[in-house]
Amino acid sequence: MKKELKKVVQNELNPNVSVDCVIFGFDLERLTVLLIDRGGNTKNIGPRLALPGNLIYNNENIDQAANRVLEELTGLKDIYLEQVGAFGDPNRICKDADREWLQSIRAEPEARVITVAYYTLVKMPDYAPQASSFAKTIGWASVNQINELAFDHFEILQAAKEKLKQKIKIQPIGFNLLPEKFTLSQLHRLYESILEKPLDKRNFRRKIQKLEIITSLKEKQRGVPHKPSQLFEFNEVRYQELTQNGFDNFGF
Amino acid sequence: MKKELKKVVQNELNPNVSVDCVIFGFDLERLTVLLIDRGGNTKNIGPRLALPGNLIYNNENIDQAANRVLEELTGLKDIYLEQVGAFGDPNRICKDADREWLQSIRAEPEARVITVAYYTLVKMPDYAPQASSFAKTIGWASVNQINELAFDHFEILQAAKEKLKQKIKIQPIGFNLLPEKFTLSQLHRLYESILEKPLDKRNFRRKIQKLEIITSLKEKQRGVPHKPSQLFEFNEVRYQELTQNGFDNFGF
DNA sequence: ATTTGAAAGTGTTAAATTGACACGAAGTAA
DNA sequence: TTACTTCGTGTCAATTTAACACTTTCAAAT
Repeated sequence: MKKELKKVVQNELNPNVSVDCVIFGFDLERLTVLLIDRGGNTKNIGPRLALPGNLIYNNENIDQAANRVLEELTGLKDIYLEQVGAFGDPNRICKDADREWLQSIRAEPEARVITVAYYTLVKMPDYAPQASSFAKTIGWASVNQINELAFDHFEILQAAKEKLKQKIKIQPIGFNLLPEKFTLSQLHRLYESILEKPLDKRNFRRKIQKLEIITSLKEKQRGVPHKPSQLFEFNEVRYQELTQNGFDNFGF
Repeated sequence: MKKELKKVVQNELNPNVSVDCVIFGFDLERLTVLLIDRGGNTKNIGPRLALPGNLIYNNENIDQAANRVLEELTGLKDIYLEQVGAFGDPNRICKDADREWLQSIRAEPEARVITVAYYTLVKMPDYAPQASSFAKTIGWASVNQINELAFDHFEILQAAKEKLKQKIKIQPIGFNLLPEKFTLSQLHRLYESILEKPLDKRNFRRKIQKLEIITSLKEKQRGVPHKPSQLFEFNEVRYQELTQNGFDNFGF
């Protein structure tokens, strides 16, 4: 058994633990996810598209790492973030972004990496993706048009979708995917996209309105070639009141 | 930045990643959890009681590690197991069990350890805890009498309880905590323990029976100083049939 | 033998929730 | 003015939920 000394340097990347982010968006039609294109050079193994992610530093906790990766990538802070879980086969290979660095400190380019996956919900108008140090190209993809991803990222994406599906049945987190002002139809389509099944329009509206967590604005949609829709906003204050009074049935 | 070479030895413990198990049981009165006593020697920091856990090997995946720890501890295989998530502050200290080993290979006894927590459900008659290489003492504790645990284990326990609570609202996993033959009252108390709220007896029984996933045996309870209860067993086959036909409403 | 104690088992009703279902209204574009 | 598109709205039957109390059956004690 090898027993070389390896000092833990605090502000160094930990070569064994990474964070991957499933960043969900909603283009008002479909649920989307932010993917990076790792490029097509021959050194890559498997599909080009991958979830954004990176190794964690030894002096940050896992949630911080997820927020950091997210901010580095999107510039957004304080956005809705939920852990999906830990993933990691022994044969999982390390990220391209860190491959060179890893090679410089270890004998093998393929390391045992555990990744902790998170999913996050962003309002698309708040963020237009652009290339970064992470990836040559980056962009939104429609979630259910994705068939494969690099590493075990497809599996992670499926797990994240499932978590989101379960969560939205219990808590009204969908508003994190919509602009501040939205229509009931948009909310309706959002729920259908996430739950992957049709919901009756009138029943949906009845149910949402009874929750008393959205406020009707005096404003209407403009410039649409049909009857303009009433705009609403999420009533955060009211929602807090309700949950603090033990009300927890926001279910679908 | 230090860049010493560190070869990844496959069948060696990974000093950065551990698995902790929240092993739930049910003593027919309360929900219980298996804890180890780390002993009272002065080298220990914080509370004596902790969740069982251990570092993972580089050549096993995380689920395998959890099953291994579980089998080493209880001798049980193939029991219900669900991931809670990854935990790990930068200042988290490593396990006693491995402290000496860790000290032998690294400069600092306190390492950055990420732990992946699991919860499992065991039928108590199947397992009577006994001391092992893990711990001097080991035993069941009533879940809601626990106020503190070593490391961040209390936080993990709370998260596991919450996951279990959510899960049992959706899937009939409670049977994993009961003996093969059980009474409706026992099942009733189990649900109340997990959900931490009273459930009306008659409504509970009606609801369970309508699910058609328990079978009434011809046998009754014996030797009790009151009217003996009908015994039931979980109908695994029927349950599979229902789920495969898309039925998914086992909710509470 | 009788009594006592303790949990088992059982049904109804009112209220709330769900699911199914169709058409007039309000805007833009041609 | 017409055509097109989406918005917005109510009822009814079926199902589900919540609240509620008394009799039965056994063992143990007297």
